[in-house]
Amino acid sequence: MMDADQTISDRIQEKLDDMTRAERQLALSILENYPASGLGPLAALAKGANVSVPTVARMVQKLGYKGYPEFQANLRDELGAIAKGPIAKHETWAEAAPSEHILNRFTEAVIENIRSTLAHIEPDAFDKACDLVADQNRHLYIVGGRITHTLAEYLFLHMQVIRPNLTHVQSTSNTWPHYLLNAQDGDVFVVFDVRRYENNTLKLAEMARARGATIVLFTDQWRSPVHRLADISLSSRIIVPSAWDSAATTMLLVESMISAVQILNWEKTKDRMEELEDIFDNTKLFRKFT
Amino acid sequence: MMDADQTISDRIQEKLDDMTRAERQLALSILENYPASGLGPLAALAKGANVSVPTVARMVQKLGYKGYPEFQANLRDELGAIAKGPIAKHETWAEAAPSEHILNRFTEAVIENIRSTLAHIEPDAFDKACDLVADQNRHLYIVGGRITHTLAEYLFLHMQVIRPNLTHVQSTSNTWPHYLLNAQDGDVFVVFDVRRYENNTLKLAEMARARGATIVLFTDQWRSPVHRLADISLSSRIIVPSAWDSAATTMLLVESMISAVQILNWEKTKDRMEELEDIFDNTKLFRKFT
DNA sequence: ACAATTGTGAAAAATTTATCACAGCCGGAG
DNA sequence: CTCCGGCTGTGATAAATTTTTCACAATTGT
Repeated sequence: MMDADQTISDRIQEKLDDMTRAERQLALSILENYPASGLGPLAALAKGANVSVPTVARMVQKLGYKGYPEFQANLRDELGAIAKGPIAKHETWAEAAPSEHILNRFTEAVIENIRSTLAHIEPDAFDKACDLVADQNRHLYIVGGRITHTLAEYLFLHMQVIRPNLTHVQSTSNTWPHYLLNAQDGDVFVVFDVRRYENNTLKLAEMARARGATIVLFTDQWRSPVHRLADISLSSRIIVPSAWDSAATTMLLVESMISAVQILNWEKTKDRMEELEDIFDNTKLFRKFT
Repeated sequence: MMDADQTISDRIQEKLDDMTRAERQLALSILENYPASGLGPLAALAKGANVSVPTVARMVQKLGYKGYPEFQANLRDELGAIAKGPIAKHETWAEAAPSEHILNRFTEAVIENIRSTLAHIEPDAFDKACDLVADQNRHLYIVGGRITHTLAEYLFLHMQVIRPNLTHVQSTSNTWPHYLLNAQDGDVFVVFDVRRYENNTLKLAEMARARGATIVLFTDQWRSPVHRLADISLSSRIIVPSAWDSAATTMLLVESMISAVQILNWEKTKDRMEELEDIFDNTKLFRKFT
């Protein structure tokens, strides 16, 4: 009947596919902080998952327990069993995998990158960069290279919703000189240039600079040559156990910037976002649920 | 008043000397199977320690708690904190900035996302996904949506170097049905679909499935509806203090996959990479030195 | 529009907690 | 040896909390 060797976590994950929205919401909430959240009162669990009390009661029974207390008892037993085994510390990230697994090694490197990047960053510079990017009076150019244009576009896509008056430039394309014709004093260039620094990007930055534009640079720890032209440089550590460099940390900075700019521009943005919602509704581009 | 950094275990051990017989008996029983035994009903704890109910009630109050429920609540909190591990405890990441600074709050959220994602991922599924993506006999289609096409392209750009026989499809474009004409049994679709799941992406996945293709899905913790069609789903936690969701964790998985596939295909890739180097040299796209 | 899912509010049932008074026990002091 | 004082268990009970269940309304997807 009930598989004894199976943890409640396993059992929940297994049924995750057959669950309805509220149930899944609840299930994920339980797994989120496992097993602590399941050991409190039923009502607290429901509240934490933003689900109604009956939903919890119903699901517990669907999972095969006579009632919530029985469910808790099993969780406690499980907990007791764990404690006796190896120490439950997070030695590895993906616990089911050995620590030499690429997932764990890679993750460890990324965490280290983040730590190091954040330790060296100047919050003032970051804030200034955000102010510049948020300023709707300045035209915003976002520039990426061969690989980094994906980051540039990620920033561009979000900025497009937050503010008007911006352009995405791909420095590897041969059309970029056209964009520069319109650049003027006071405009802002957000430039991405990481290892394997690109000549085109440098040239573009030089010309932008010559036209009196302000340059915000996302680069790596060794810094693109563009940094000499940049008013603000934000560098990330990008080392991972791979033949390639990691963009994950730069992505984190970019997303933080998006969030910060969003907040700075919230009043102006609100309407734009609502309009966007309407358009999405009309085009049925997105699904509402499940 | 109450030392916050002290675990209940510490606190009990500290007072162990000043305790009476029954209390000590109870205390040792709690520590015996810590913290599981303390999370059950009071009566069960009393029975387990061979002491009376009032003894437990009395001691809990002596330890400084208003009542048994409060004691339990603290135990649960402690348990939750342990599970998060040492890295998540970081007070501030950018030390020069206050902990309320967006950089710190954002980073903390991303770290938590990474932790939670890695804790729930199935390494076997990940490995299988990498094998599929590395298999050069299968045509590889990489599919992204409105925002996620940047991730898709990031994967595509790297895969392009590592292996031949692949296509980048943007599900929001209206040209994707053309690509499907060529899809056949055994081909692999890597699909990106995160919150604000897109109808086009779902349709595309359905058709791919109908044509006998294998689907690897990158999604969020709530899972795109595509996951029912997918052979392998890799879900990331994407919650950050922002109006938007975070792609940083998904990026980490993608980069791990790139690294893993790179290793699997190293023999075959080596030549391709050298060729690429030559081309880059000839086009002088990159700078040799700073 | 229909069927399934979920939330609301409430009430009843069950369990758990907190106390109390009292009796028994134990060790040590006299 | 006896008495004393503190500790502990018993059994009972009241209070508080928690669980369980209901009927019905609201929501949402098909």
